[in-house]
Amino acid sequence: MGLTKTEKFTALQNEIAQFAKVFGHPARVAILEHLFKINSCVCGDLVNEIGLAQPTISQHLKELTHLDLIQGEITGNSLCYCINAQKWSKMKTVMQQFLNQDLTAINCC
Amino acid sequence: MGLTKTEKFTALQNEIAQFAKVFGHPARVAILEHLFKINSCVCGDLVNEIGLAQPTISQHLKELTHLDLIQGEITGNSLCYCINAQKWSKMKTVMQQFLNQDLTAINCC
DNA sequence: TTTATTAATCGTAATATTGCAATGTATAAA
DNA sequence: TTTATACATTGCAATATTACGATTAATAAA
Repeated sequence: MGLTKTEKFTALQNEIAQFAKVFGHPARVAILEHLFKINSCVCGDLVNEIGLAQPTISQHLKELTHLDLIQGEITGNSLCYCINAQKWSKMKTVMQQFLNQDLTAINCC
Repeated sequence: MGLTKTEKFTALQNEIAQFAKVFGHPARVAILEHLFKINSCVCGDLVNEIGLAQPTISQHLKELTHLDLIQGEITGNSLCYCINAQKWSKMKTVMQQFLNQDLTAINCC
């Protein structure tokens, strides 16, 4: 089938999975890390930085934009992407709640 | 191609992506949450809990086991899975470092 | 033994993802 | 204008993922 049965899960579970999924490719991790490093916003040197073809980077950027984790703005004839700090914070809250589940009660077989 | 070019990225970037990827499906999120909730370890009622077919759950469990985030132990004729607390902690460190990148310097276009 | 029960594995269909060449679009520079 | 530059979009091939029926293996119960 290849089709995730999202209706079987809670909105939060689907949200966590959606965020995680977008981080589930090293190119997108690398793009985000680069955008954090270049603390002002930065655009298309990502292609040189990452070393994948331009359409490939463009596609990864699209997925990040789609979740609103980054935003792009046209400056001249180039396009400037940057982290959406507010959305990143919200995402972080969701993900950390998942990661911080109580380990102390774990009592393995 | 459908094949991730891992060689273009650092070991850490690939590691982050690998962990994120396994969280990138709501069934695996649900499985982990259930294992946390049932603080002692629990086995095949995951199939009833989640509502996907047994082979599907088994496959998701395999992926989690593969990353060592959970472990299974045979008890009688059933199989008891539980969170691997040590590995979870290590994973959490890696993921939180990624999530906690400095937002204060972000100065969008 | 024989029969249930539990869960892994196999095989396969449907769909998604990754990557890129080719092309299109829009602005900048000449 | 014409040409260059920057990036999105399209189309496609290769591969991965998701899901499950059927089967298998192994233990438990009868």
